Amino acid sequence: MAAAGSLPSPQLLEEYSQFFRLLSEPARLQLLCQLRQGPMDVASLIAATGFSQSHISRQLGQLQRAGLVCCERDGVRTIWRAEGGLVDDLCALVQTRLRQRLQSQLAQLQSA
Amino acid sequence: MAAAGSLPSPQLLEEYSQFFRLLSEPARLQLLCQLRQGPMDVASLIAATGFSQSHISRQLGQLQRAGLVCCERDGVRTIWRAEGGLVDDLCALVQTRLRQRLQSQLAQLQSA
DNA sequence: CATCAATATGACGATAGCCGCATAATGTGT
DNA sequence: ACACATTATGCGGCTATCGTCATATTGATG
Repeated sequence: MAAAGSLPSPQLLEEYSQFFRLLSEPARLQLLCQLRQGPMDVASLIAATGFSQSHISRQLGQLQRAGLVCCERDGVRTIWRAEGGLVDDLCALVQTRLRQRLQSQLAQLQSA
Repeated sequence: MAAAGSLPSPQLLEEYSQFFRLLSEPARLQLLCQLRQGPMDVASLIAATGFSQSHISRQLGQLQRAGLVCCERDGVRTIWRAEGGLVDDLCALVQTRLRQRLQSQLAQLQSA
């Protein structure tokens, strides 16, 4: 017996997809991880990632609309901060999975 | 003190992204959820989703390469099955997040 | 109010991925 | 071995998104 939950509605499916799509772009994920290290202003993000200012601004905008990131003003600068540990949790789960797969592939090779 | 983990390497970042990209397509997510209900052959998936055979075949191929899905042959048909509960866990986390956001937005409206 | 730094946004070329059609490849049962 | 059902894949149109340049907007400060 493997069947458990019911099928998500099309709307929910779409929301899931949109959320995962946010994380499917290395640039955005990198910005998120960078901000998980601590709040930073845009200049620091440019220095840390090498992305253009406009690119960073767009990506932060998307992350902000999704509530993954928020900002506060500090004088003339905008300080960005990652919100919540959701992404860490997701990445941790995925990392565990990646590790398991590599280990099983390794076992395959060794037994063959 | 918010900083905790270290920055993922570019390679790991890329792997995360690729994994999330798999889930960023409603069609793939739908196929996965459909298979979470129980193993099915391709004809059933066509009937359940309305996608073309070639499309389903491609998507299942991608999911299989990622280890999210596996297949076994039953005579002339191929029975596909979702592997592991990782995706359920990820979706559960995301759903919790979506709910929290909607609730806080609701609270905003009520207090205003 | 004027100026200037910081950030957001419009426009656009380039690229990647979806999706179906037609067809090839594969494996099964007689 | 042949005919057939099932699945995989080359091809092409389409759309969405990325990433950059140039420009607009915003907000702080003299």
